[in-house]
Order: sequence, then C-alpha cells, then structure tokens
Amino acid sequence: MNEQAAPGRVGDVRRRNLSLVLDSIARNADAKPSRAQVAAGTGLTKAAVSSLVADLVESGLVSEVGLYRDGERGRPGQGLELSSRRGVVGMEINVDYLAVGLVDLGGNLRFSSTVESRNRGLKPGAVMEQLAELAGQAKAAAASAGITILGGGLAVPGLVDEQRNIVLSAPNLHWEHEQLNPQALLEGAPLGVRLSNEANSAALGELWYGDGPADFLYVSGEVGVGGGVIISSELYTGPGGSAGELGHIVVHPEGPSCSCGGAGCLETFAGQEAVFEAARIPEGSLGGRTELLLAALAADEPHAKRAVRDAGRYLGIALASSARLMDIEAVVLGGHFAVLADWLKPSVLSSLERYAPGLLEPESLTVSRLEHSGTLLGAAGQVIRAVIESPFEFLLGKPA
Amino acid sequence: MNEQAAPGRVGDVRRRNLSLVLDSIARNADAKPSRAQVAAGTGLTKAAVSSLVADLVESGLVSEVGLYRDGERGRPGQGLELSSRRGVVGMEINVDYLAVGLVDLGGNLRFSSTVESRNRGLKPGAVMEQLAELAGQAKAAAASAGITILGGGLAVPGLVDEQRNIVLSAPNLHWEHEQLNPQALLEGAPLGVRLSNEANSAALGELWYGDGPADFLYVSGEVGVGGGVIISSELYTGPGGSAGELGHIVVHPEGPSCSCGGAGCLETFAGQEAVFEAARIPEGSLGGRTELLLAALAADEPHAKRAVRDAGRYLGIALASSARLMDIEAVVLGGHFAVLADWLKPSVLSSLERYAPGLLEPESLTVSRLEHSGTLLGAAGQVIRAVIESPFEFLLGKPA
DNA sequence: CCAATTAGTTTTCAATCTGAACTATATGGG
DNA sequence: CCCATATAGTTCAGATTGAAAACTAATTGG
Repeated sequence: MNEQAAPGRVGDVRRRNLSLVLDSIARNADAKPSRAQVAAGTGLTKAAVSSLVADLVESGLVSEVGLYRDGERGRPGQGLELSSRRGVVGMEINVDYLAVGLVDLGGNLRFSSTVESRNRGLKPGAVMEQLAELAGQAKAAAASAGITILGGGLAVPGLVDEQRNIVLSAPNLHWEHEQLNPQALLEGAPLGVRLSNEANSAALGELWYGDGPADFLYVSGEVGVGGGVIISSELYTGPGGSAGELGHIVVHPEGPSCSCGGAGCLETFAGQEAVFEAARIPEGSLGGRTELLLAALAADEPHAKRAVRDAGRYLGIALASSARLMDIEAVVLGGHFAVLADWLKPSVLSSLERYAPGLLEPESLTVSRLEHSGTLLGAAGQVIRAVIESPFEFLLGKPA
Repeated sequence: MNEQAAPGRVGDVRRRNLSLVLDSIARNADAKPSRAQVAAGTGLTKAAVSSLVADLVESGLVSEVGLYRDGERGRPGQGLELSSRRGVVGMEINVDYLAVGLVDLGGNLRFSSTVESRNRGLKPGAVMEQLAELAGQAKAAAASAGITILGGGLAVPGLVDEQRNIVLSAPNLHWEHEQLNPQALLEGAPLGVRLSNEANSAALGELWYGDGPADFLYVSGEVGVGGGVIISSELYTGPGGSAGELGHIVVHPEGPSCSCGGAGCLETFAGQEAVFEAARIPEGSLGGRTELLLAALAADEPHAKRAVRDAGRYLGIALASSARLMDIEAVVLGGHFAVLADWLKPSVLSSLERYAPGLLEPESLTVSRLEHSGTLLGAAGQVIRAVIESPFEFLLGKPA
C-alpha cells in the first residue's frame, strides 16, 4: 500500500478553524475585529468563534484590545489582534552586510539593526559569530519591550536545504555545502530558526508586508540575480526547493560563460558585477560603485546608460520567457534593480514588447518600496505564517 | 473583511475521508484491496473504512470483486475496485485528426477511435459536428458494455478558458476566442464535459497512466510546441491557467519573428513546420512529411540531420531555462519529439550540458510511450480525478 | 427609563471518528 | 471431524466539535 495523505479526524476540524480565525484576525489587523466580525468573515457561528478565540487568547497568540464602538447602537465588541507581546527575529546574511529585525506577530518591525560586513570569502563560523552579536541586540530589545521571541528566520543569498540547515551553494559568498547552526542564534525559542533563501524571503516580505499582489515574480538584483515566485499568495519553490533562479536563465546562446558553469545566463548581462563593468566603474571605487553609477546615469554618461539599457533588455527577455512558462502576470523589481528602476524600466518594457507583445502590461511591472527590510520581514514572516497556519501546537505547550 | 477559505464543518471530515478511501483503492488498483487493507493504508480504523466503503459501494463508484484469499489463515476479505461500470469519455481535437476514447474509472481504455481530419482553418462548429459522431460511437460502446458515462474531457491544441468553455487561442487551428459547447457531445452526463489544453492533458495522462514521476515537464511537439508542468503530482497551470507555454520561450534574442508576435521563440526553431522546412521536406509531400523526415534521417541526409540537431539544441536551451526557473528535475518528450527522440536526444543533452551543466541528469530525459492515447487518457483522467477528489457529490444524486 | 440593537455565551443536537467488544469465516493440527 | 488461531468486518459506547437557537450583556437614543 502506498499512501501519503493523513486521515481526517474529528479534531482536525478544530485545528483548521483555529487557523482560520487567526488568519482572519491577521488579515484584518487594521480593523481590530470583534468576535462577531470574525464570525461574519469566516462563515463560522458566533458560538464557534467565541470558543476558538478563547483558546487563542489563553495561548497568548491573540490579545483583546479594549472595547470597540463603531456602530451606532448595540453592545460594543472586544477588539482582537495578534499579540504584540510575541515576536520573531528576522536575520539576513548578505555579501556586504548583516541585518536583524524584531517583528511582532502583527508584522510590525519593532527593532532593527544593520552592520556593514564584507562577508565574501569569510568562513560561515566567523559570519555566524558576528550575526550572533546582532541577534543579541534583538533579544535585548525584545526583553525590554516585554516581547517573547517565538522563533527566527535567517535569509542567505544562496540555495539552502531548509530541513537540514545547510547552505548548498552561495557562490557570491564562496560558500559551498556549508552546515550552519542557526538554532544557536536564538537558544530556547520554541519554534527555532528557519533558514531560507534571500530572494524568496524578499518575495514573501513583498507579499505580506508590501504591495505584492497574489501572483507575481520578485526579481532581486543583489550581487547575483535571484528571483522568488509567488503563486496564489504562496511561495513556489519547486520539487527540490530551488525554483526562481532567474539569474541563470539563458538569454543568449552565444553569451559569455557564467560562474554557474553554463553560458549566456541573465546574470552575465544584468548582475551587479556585469553592469558595473560595462559602465566602466572599477571595483573599489571611492564613494561606492552604486552611487557612482547613479551619478553617471544622472550625467548621461554613455557607457553607464548603455550598460543599464542592455541589462534591462536581457532582463526583459528573461521575464518574457518566465511569463510564458509560468504564466506570470506581474513583476516586482527589488534590490539593485529597484535602485536603478528609473533607468531600467524603459528598456525592460521595450524588450518585453518585442519578445512577448501583450503578455505583461506595463503597469504590472512595479518597484519594491520595502528595500532591505523586505528580506527581514519575509524571513521572520515565514515563522509567523507557520504559527498562523497551525496555532494548535501552541494551545497546550504555552511559552511563558 | 476579506476572506477566502471556507470554515471547517464537522461533515468535512467525512468528505475528506471518502476521498481518501477512494484514492487508496485507486492507487492500489492492482491489489484489489480489502477494507482491512484500506484501513491499514489510510490510517483510518476498520470501523470507519467499513462505513465509508458502504457509501461508496451504494453510490456505484466502488464494486466488490469477490473473495480475496491471499493470507494463510483467517477470514478472506472482499476485494474492492473502482467500478468498471462507470466511465468517462476522453476526446481530442488536433490539427490533422480527431480522437475519442472510453475510459473506465480504473483507467482502462475500453474503446477508442481516431479519424484523420484536416481541421486547420475549419470553423469550430464543423469540427464539433464531426466530433459528435465519434462521441456517438463511444456512447454506443459504453451502452453495449453496460458502462454509465459520468462525464467527458475534451483536449484542444490551444489556450482555453475552462470555466466558460472558450478556446482563447489555437493558432494552429486558426481559432481565436471561439465559444464551444462541449456539453452537447455528451447530453445527460452528470459531470459534463471539461475543456482542456492538449499538452496539459498529455502531461496528466503521462502522470496517471504512463511512466511520469511526481515532478516533470512534459514537452509536446505537435504542430506547435507545448508543455505541461507537473509538480508534486499536480498540474501547474499558473494564475491565469496558461502555464507551460514552452514554445514561446525566447531562445535567441536575434531569432526570427514568431506567430505569437514575439521573436526568437523556441517554436521558430523546433516546431514541426520549422523542422520540416530546415530539413527541406516540402508541404504536401506524398507519403507524409514525418515519414519522409525519418527516412531522410535514416539515410543520413545532411539537411535533415542538421534540422533535428538545431531543434534539439534550442530545445535544450529552453529546458535549461525552465529547469532553473521552475526547478524541474525530469523531462518527458511527447508527440513529434517522441518520434524523433533517437536523433533529437543527443543534441538536447549536449545543449543542456553546455548551458546548465549538472542540472538535469541524462537519465531524467525520457520519452513518452503512450503516444496519442496519452492525451485521451489525460483528458478523461481529469474527470476521473475530480470524482476521486470529491466523491461526496455522488452519494445522494446517484446516476442510474 | 425602556425599546431597539448588537456582542457574546449557554444549551441542545447531529455528525463522525476512535476504540473495544463482538460476529463471521477461513486454515490447519490433533 | 473439530477446535484453536487468525483475519475480516460490524456494532456500539464515548468523545469532539460545530450549527442553531435561545439566552444574557451592554450600549444608544428617544
């Protein structure tokens, strides 16, 4: 007998409805809905909602926030919200910085801190030590605000094995199959620390806390070119968990060889390194290469303009192919591409028009406004979503 | 309040378990499992399974097939199977033929019939009239075998709006936004007729009734180049339902313009028309263009060999990009590509090795063995799966 | 101050699973 | 031939849980 699905038990109904109620409170966080409003929104009866909310309040996931008098008549309701006294720590390792943020269950960034750090080539251990210091700051901030930390999310710019806490490959850090121990960053957090990919986390951040629609492709132009695919408000990771590698789509069969071993990849045309080089902005320039590039663009410097135009053209090709294959209807530009958006967008759009006319509307190509915090929010958000999706685990084993 | 998920009711548990039991019987069709075996396989108790099976038998979806004595001692079980007296009609409209098949719930092709028909440029009405004749044959076959027809699936080589029975675009038939009335093909079938895309149906046929693994990309080289993406044993259709359009991935930025309005699409290098032309096999050749091409390849004719090699090279590029973007781990070649596989595979593999080394193992590039019946089985299978996934609907309103 | 209105709780009921006890039907050794 | 053993399948009590309806609580406005 080959089976997979678990049998439905009577108690599953309650698990599902606990999640449904919690999700409803999360979605309507602005309204601080009452039990009656949650009942109307979910389709459950008031009686059922009362019972479910009682469990959620007892577990500490939901708080009552005083009376709520909005209507004209009748008894006022008790406003409900995800507890602001439970939080998750978002963390990010990137090529030239480290960052942490403390996010409460409601998705508010209550504390954050970033330090520059040239991590390329450093051993994971050394980087994790530095990150632990930052995590300590977040823990201190949580303690002084009376927030219990439930868990954490750690985003890295590479492919990860989430189950086993391994960074399979992060070429821009020069990491290859590195075992990490992210749990050590937050000793004692009941949900532990979840490892994730940077572009994927940024995409989720955009979905939950930015302007992302239910279906879009997030394009992250950090040192590498990464992507995150959101379908029906869920991250699409593919069977092996490494979907969204937009940077290694082949955009020219005679293109230069790529660090991935292939050739003609988008990253060889639109990666930061390729753009800086084509724009003739040497490595180690004083004042920062990005700033110099922006200055050159503002000054109409021809190499810079051409470099960005070409990057946009090939990005357009990759987006056209992606849209055909995955039926993508919207694109959000992040990272480096968000910074360059004013110069990049026109050539991306004209390239899309040439290679896939009518497929993507110009309005559906948007630019992220979350900047770096998007990745932190997304990394933490994955743990928050895990709580919202199965709050049952919290009902008995309540954290202090 | 913005909500989507439906609340869990107590009765949902039974709906889910009915499906679970039916699915277990379907998966283990070879074993004709007993109630006790289903209980062991699903994790439900014998008591629950007995009650669920009673409902399924009463509805006519499941039959008992005599005693089952396999063990050494003890009371023998009643073997269970999906009823062979309930069936679904699979139908296909393609550019140069029409086909129907009668498939019972167990997935056995009980009757099939194909006729050649040059449908390109014909009005949908004329084609549907011809198809109705074939459907009549299937109905007659069902009647004489005592099979009740529950519904049907109709596959067409183009993009469809499944909800509204519209063929949005089938360029190779010269159809554009055509309203069909597939229900008329099977008057009175309780589940109606479901419209679907040919490549997607073929992919599902491969998954359910062929050798397809749980995750793969099916590539259909009919007149156009189509694709179907299977992820975790489910068809990935994308937010708008048009995912898998492999034929219009851009494989060369300076490539020729394409019927889709774009340029450099895979179809302009690897579509049937492009291959025949490059191989210098003129339209309307006596003996069939495919047969002539195979003969030319067998005779080492240089234009033919080059045409197929180039098609393979560009197909390899498209597969490399697809694998990066969607994390695809296996590919099944179907249609024209299956016929040409012996000559095509080497160049596809060397192209993959050049553009995405190590990404796809050579063994994971396989060739479909279902041929045309794959599409019929897939089209019908979608209705069969719908029954397996929600058998509850059948419990009260039982078809005769 | 009371009618109207809305929030939330209590009570009764039905659905449905689990678990244990029970019945049904086979095999095989004495 | 018969009974211990084993396996299949059924019956029934018990627990969980949401629906529906009746009820209590709290507020506004005339």
